[in-house]
Amino acid sequence: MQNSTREQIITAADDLFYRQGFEQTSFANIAEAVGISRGNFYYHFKTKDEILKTVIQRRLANTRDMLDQWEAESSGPVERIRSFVRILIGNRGKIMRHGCPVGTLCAELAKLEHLQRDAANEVMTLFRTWLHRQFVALGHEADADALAMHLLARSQGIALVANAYQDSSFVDAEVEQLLDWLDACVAQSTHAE
Amino acid sequence: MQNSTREQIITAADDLFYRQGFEQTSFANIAEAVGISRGNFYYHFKTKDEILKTVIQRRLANTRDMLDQWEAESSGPVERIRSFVRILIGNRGKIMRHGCPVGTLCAELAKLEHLQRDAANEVMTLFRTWLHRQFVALGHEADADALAMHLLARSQGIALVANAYQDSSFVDAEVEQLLDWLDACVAQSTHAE
DNA sequence: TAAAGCATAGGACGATCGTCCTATTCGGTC
DNA sequence: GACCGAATAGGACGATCGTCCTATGCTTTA
Repeated sequence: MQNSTREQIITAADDLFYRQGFEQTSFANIAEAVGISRGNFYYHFKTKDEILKTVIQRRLANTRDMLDQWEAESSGPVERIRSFVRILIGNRGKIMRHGCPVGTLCAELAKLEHLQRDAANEVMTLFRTWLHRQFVALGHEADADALAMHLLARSQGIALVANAYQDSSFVDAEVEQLLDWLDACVAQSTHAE
Repeated sequence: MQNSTREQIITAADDLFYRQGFEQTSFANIAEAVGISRGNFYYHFKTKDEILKTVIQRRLANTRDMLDQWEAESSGPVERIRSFVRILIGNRGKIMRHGCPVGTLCAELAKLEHLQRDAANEVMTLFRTWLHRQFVALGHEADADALAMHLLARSQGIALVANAYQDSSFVDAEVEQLLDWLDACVAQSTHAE
């Protein structure tokens, strides 16, 4: 059931919500993208809230998988945090075109005061708590959450400005600074021991 | 003609675009906020593009005034840049509720691929070039634009995350870090002489 | 083959959108 | 007091929105 209609709808909605925004994407858009009628769409999802909730759940699951994979692949917390920073490089093109999928959805749902706002924030919280854990493993028990929030904010700012100016060299320069900042964090933690 | 209907419309639209977003704000919303009929509204602004363009022009003018005032009031570039950073403190409440007015509009119009996207970006560019000038005055001729962009991105990131989590202590902590970063910039430039 | 249920198509519905048109009112001028 | 342009009100318009209903296939099961 990988290519079931329901899965196709979720995939198309996920993509359109990212590229056009949630409010700007209509049932007709999604149905057209999948190649089905609006009536059939309604058979699978009764309300727009429901499809949004499902898309967010998928993003949560995908994010958890990605973070788990980094946890399994990378040898230590420093390399794991570097994996996070390097999303900005790997998704450079998409980010310049449409911004960060996490940040833009949170910002839009906040402005709409939408019911699913907290659910969208949870995707960001997934990164927040994961980063928190990595900084704790790095020896920053006391300020682990502050460091995680700092890194989140830096990434979001880079994505937003890169999206506005469509500037890829800016992303590269900022990522390098972030990696330097991370090295300084490591040095500070080993120094404190 | 300070309180003319046209001025009232622009003020109401500016506020509603900020709080609800551009796309989510209808002519009816603005007309109701001003207390006039939709027909009268159309007498002053023929299209939604036109009202958006006017609102952005007002924001550009207001931003220029603010930057000019900082230029006149503050004694040197460091204190001027500090004024920029402190917007995050002064507008803490509004930013937590609705995000940064500059960044959220740029992000929304980018996602809509709206005609006025470049105009919205210009507000951000106003800060960018102003900050650029301050960093040049600080002795950072070579990397003035990179520093300006860095500061822009940091501010935008702080605003976005603060908006998502409605966390004011996070804003305070990050602003303090920004001011430290600025001091380090000053030290580096005086050291290089 | 008949029955049953899932999946799909197509359109109707009320509401709201941006836009536009037409009266009507108001304020100042000969 | 007649006149005229600016300002305002109210509603009509086509389109699109989310939602919902119904009829028609398609597939499986007895």
